[in-house]
Amino acid sequence: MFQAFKNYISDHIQVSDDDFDFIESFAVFRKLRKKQYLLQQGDVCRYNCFIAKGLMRTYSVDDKGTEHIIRFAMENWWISDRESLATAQPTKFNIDAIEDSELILFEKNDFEQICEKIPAFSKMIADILNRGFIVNQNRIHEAISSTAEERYQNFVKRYPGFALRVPQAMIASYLGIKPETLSRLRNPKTKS
Amino acid sequence: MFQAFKNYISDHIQVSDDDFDFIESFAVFRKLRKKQYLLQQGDVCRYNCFIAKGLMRTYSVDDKGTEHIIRFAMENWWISDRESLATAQPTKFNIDAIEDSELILFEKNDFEQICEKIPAFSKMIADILNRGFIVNQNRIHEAISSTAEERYQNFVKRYPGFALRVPQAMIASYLGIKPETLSRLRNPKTKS
DNA sequence: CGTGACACTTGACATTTGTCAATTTTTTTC
DNA sequence: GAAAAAAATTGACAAATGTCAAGTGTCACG
Repeated sequence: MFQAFKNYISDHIQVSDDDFDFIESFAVFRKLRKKQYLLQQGDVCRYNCFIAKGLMRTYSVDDKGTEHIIRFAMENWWISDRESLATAQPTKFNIDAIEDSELILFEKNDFEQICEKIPAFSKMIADILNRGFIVNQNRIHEAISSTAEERYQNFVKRYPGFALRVPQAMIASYLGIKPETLSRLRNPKTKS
Repeated sequence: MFQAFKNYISDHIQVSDDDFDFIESFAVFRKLRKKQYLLQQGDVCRYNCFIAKGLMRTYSVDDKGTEHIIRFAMENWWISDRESLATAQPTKFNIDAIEDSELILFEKNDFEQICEKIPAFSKMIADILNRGFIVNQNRIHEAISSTAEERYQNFVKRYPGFALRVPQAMIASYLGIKPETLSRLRNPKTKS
């Protein structure tokens, strides 16, 4: 499982074998079955998680029991709740597996140690954060400026992988619309 | 004008006089009148900007001429287009002054030099980015899970400063609704 | 002052999206 | 491969938001 992570790192930065050993010494491996939680509302998030295999989502559940998915993540993506991780406050989100998944976890302190010891790693992580900020910003822009249909089209174009692997109802949740509405966007009535 | 910046920095980290001189040597001062642009759609963003005084906004203009405001920023906030800055590609956004403003600009390379020379500064900036990511994430969560009215209420509660200084039509744009709709949320018909 | 620009409100109606319930289709499990 | 479960579709109607046009208010500036 660690091999997938090694490949990922090597694709991004140059790391010595010693450094890999150093990183691996902190790695915590975890397999999750479909529907199992990585994090639950009310927990404090303690890990940065690399997805070696599978598909995850981050979502909240409101008082009416409706789920609101704020993020999907698959192989070679990182997942965590940055807010809970940074503040050590209980999270308002759940993270669970949409497919059987394999994760590599790094505890907060260990992760920071790796960043200190290996500047290239630190830079890579900073870069991911910067890119994540931009992605979120663009999503906000889309949310306030596009119709539901445009948002769906863009989602499919930008993340064809998710569009194929994720149930439609979850995509609707991600887009902020009801499953029925998404279904209607996809199957428009032929006019008159 | 630099004093405001010095105060801001001192509130966040410990910096020597020499370091302040070093930072100041890169600072570019700029005053903007209300409605003047800092950045225009199609430009490449080259600066990280600190707002010493005033109020700015970032927005796009669509084919129908409608503005979509993705961000407000005031005194002691930073503003730029991270995407254009990171990629050196033309920006899709405009940044302009809502009030007469005073800015301190740092060119991309200079900014990186400051970060390298002064680790505490670098850490502060990384922290701001992390916090920005969280803010954006929460805004996305709100966009997909709350009604227009709830979003407005939260905006007023979270940013009372903006709510007072920004015209209502701009707040509507930020929330992703029409000015007429916001007006109606604020002035509900007394029933029957 | 008064007048013009701008911000905000209001009304009537159109469009989009949500709600709830029923049905069909697809997938999973034994 | 049949039964059960989950996912997706559809219809009828309700609620939220948008559109367009006409007002009223506010305020800076000559």
